[in-house]
Amino acid sequence: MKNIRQIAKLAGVSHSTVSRVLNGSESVKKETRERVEKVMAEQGYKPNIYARGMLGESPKTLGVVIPNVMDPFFSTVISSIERVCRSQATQLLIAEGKTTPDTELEAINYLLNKGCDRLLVHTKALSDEQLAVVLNKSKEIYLINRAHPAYPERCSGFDNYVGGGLAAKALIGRGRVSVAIVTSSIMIEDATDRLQGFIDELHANDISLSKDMIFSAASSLNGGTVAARSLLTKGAKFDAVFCYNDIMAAGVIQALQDNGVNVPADVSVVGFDDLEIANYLVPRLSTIRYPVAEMAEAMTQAILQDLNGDGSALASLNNRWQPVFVSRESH
Amino acid sequence: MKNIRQIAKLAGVSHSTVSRVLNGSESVKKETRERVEKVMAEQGYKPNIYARGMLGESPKTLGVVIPNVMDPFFSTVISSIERVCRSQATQLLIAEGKTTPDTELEAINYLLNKGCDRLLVHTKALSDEQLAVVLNKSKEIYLINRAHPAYPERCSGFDNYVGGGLAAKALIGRGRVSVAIVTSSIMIEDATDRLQGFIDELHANDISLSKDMIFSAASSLNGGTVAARSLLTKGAKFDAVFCYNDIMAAGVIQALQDNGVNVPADVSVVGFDDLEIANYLVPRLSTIRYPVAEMAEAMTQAILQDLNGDGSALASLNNRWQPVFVSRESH
DNA sequence: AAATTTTTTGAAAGCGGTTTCTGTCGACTT
DNA sequence: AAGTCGACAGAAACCGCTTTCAAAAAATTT
Repeated sequence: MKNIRQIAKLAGVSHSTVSRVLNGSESVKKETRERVEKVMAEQGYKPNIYARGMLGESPKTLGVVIPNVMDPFFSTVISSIERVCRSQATQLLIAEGKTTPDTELEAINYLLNKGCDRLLVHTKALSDEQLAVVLNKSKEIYLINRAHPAYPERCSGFDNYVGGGLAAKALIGRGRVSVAIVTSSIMIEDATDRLQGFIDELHANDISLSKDMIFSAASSLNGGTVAARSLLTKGAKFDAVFCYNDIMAAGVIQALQDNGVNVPADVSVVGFDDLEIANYLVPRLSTIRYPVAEMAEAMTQAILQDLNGDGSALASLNNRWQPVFVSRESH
Repeated sequence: MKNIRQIAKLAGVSHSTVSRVLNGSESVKKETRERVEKVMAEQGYKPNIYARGMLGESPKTLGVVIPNVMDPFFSTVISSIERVCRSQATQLLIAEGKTTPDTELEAINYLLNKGCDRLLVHTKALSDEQLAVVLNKSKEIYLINRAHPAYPERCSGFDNYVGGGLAAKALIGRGRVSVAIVTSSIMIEDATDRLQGFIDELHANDISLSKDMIFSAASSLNGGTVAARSLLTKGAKFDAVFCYNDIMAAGVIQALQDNGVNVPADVSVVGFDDLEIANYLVPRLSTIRYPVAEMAEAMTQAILQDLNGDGSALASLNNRWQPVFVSRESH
């Protein structure tokens, strides 16, 4: 790539003049400007952004690590963050963490090396211990949708336990007593909390749940289908299914209906997250609302404020968001 | 922000030594290293990424303008691009173009100013004329999912017309003869092409379609519902609905089933795009596959190859991708 | 035509790092 | 104890650009 001095030489001017042309300074004679512009166009010259960035204040950068971009849950997060960043003239860098500890770590380091001022990490695979190491080393890292016991002030979490309880209440409210659970085979904190809240609420109402009514599968549409099938082949009686998330619920509903089970007449189904697809399903899915968009927005706001000197913002951050039951047709 | 020389002074060494510590050079005595590291930690020092970037080859950057990040169709595009970029050590910058000419232009300029080497733009709002101006001015801009007549070599498009025809064929194959259309009220090229292909195929089979069987609404779940309702209240006889996309199709199916119309027994529904939600619906949606992921991947590959000197890549790019009918349960 | 003002241009410093090249210092060899 | 060597630290140049300051050129005034 050519530099400014070579352009200057070709145009027969000094490099300062080229710089002035570049920056639209008034004090360049029109014909000189045109000559320089012609040379720049011919040579396909583009000023080096790093050299430029070195002068003056460099723009702030926020890095985001997210399991993957395609998942509707996560793209909601990104969308919120993007909006806030743009409104605050903050550069946004995104890296996918996939769902393994290694790739998540790699993504974090990648962004750190890019010089991000802050990192907002949505991790699924890293353990609390691994995270502690990272969080301790780099003070600019924050966690979203996860509560790390040792760093509450750098986390924004959601009360999955209460959410599980709400789901149970809704089912009980419909008079359901034979309940099955379809959960993710990756038992991260989210999943266990939801489950525990659900089960505790059941017990509080003197409803028992045997371990063999809990079915694990991949946290995907197909996972839901698979789990529901094994539930059916098992031959157990059940009149309600609580699912780990809306995606799995979609799979469950499909499998049930494919097998002539009517939802919600025969069996109630409740999901979790309240993704947009909850509205698309037939019947529309009753679910627990996880306010990801708001959470991401609030946290990004706070981080950027903090980055710009307002230290109080993060302190007053809500780090235990509460779920809401969204009643639709499936329960 | 502190710079390397101030750190050096505080640590009582020269700035070159600090640089060596930064880069993990072997030739720094352990105790010196530790002293420097301590000072760096205390001062919260972070090396200036621009100063660093100025040395050596600066990494390539690809900018992407996309209507919005949340829409499953677009997030599929981003996911593909992200994967390719990471594998080629290329920096990816994303900006949302929303869906107005102004914001799309703004996003393009934003990325251009960031020094992106190439831009991949998914535009919905800009007219061919507006695009021509931009494309002519900045040679590094490419279009995805759009065919600009004047710049075929910088576009990758999809054959919506043929897609519409496939949908018609599928419906005809089921013996459907009274067809309704639910389309987007924003009649961009995509929409008109699909419609035209569909209608032409109908005519080729001596099936007529009166203008008042075409219903326009917002390209959303709710839009689909609204359109289907007005279709029903109209009281017209119909045994098939061709929808602009899968999202609208989901709304249509809901509205039909809410009103006691069975899909596909009474009415066939065909969507367009083959998003993941097509699988989630009950019945699973028959649709036209739009290979966005592959298209985005291929185009990104070609652009990056070109950026790295292999000029032939772009030339051999497929810029007219073909649709495939995906037969599921709704038709 | 000379003096003065205004434009326009060029030289040089500096942004914050990396890297090469020198030089110092202590340890080891003989 | 002198000579040699290796480990380490510092000085200085450089990356590509912006910007200030001063000088040259052009335009204007007297």
